[in-house]
Amino acid sequence: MAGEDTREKVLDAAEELFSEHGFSATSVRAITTQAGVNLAALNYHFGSKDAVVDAVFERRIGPLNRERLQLLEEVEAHSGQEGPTLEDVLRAFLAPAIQLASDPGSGGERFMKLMGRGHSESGDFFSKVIARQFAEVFRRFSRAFRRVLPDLPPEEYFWRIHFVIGAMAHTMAHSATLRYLETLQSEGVTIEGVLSLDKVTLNDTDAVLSRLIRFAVGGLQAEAPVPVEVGSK
Amino acid sequence: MAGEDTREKVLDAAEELFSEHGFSATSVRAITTQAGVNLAALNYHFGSKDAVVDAVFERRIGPLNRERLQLLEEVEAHSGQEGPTLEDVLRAFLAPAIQLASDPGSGGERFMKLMGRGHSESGDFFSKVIARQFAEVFRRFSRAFRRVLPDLPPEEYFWRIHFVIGAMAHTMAHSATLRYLETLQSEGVTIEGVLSLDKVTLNDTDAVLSRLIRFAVGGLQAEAPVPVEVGSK
DNA sequence: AACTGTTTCAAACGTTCGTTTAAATCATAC
DNA sequence: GTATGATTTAAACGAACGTTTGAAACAGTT
Repeated sequence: MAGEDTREKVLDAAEELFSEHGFSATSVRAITTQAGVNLAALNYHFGSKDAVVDAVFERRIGPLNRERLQLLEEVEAHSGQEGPTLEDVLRAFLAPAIQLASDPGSGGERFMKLMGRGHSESGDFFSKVIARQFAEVFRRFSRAFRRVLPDLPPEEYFWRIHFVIGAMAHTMAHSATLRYLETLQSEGVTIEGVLSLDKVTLNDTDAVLSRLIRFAVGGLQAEAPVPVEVGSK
Repeated sequence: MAGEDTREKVLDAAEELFSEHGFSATSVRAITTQAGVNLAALNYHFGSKDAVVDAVFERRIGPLNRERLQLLEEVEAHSGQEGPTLEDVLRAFLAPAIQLASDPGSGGERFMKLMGRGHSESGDFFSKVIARQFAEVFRRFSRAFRRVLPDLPPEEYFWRIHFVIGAMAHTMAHSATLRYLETLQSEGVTIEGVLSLDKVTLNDTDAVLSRLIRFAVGGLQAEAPVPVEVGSK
């Protein structure tokens, strides 16, 4: 069916433009022009611009979360009865998202930026489209994380997972680009070591991933605070 | 001068609407209506909508960064010759940003969400407006962090600061609201402990700050990797 | 070859956008 | 109280927005 081509072309163009300029700053005309299709094709195939936003995410999130769950099952199966390590669980959660960047053919880098954008832009979108897609991932990884972090108070646990997601989202949104470096350098700011970084280092996805995991392990395993009385509810 | 009132009213309204819906999704008419001023007042006082975006940030960033630098000077002055601790430096950097939420009178909570948005939306904006304002903070804290993390390889150091900023930005953008909780609960996702959190806990700024600091200390102090040869440049 | 359902296309729809205009209003000084 | 500069106001501007339309082009079937 010829319609499939048009749909894909629209989604590719929308994904790129959304990641570059945001959702509301990207016009339907810009999408269809970049896709090389007629203006009306977007409404014909998707119904509305909002539906395109949903479709862009749903095209990528499904495979991404399926990979996360599969990796988690693998490390749980291949670990003995003592269960997987914290690093194993973290890697299963973070690797599929970060490693998308290493496959530019699938538009992964664009989508990484887009996911980071989705985390902070459009609260409506996140709660409706994403939450539904992420419900099972939340459930499964929540159990896995609690098993490897048994001594962490529940509240502390919640917040630390929150911080890990923040570090991940920020990395997804920015690390693929060299914005930080460019910004700092253009301002003449010199941070020891930073200026000696080259693009190879910055675009090495595996290195970024292992650094993020190492950081998250350290943060999650930090000494738990003494429990504070909060009025037993 | 009566014009000052109008300027402030426009900035207040713009700050709230930008934080709620993003920059390009907020119209000039929505801003001036919420501000209770005439439509043309915005262009009369600021020249353009883009100039309002700049002004909204500049009104808050200056005091915020001044407080950061002052706190850093204080902990450096009051610590002996062994210098401040990592937690001291982290607190000086993170506290002014996170604690803005505890002063709703100054519109701090709105601005926290806005800052988180600014970190991920509008790359142009960040590199131009923010970078200029943050240059000195970057410089000063870079030196302080390197002093308390002397054994960290420069590249690792760069990335870990990056992750800390991500955790901070994500917290700024989302933690003031209960979006995560609401989302999870509305989806029926049950994470042990999470459902027992109440609003008091979630809105306790000091608790969030200390949790973030504890997480960041753990992440930053995680064991450094063995140096990898990357082609000496 | 005629028919049927799908997809493409140029054109136009009504709305909203950011901005501008010129007159009206206000504050202040003379 | 009248002149002057700053501010506010209602109205309108052209441009861009998302969407709709109806005809043309295409595919596949009979």
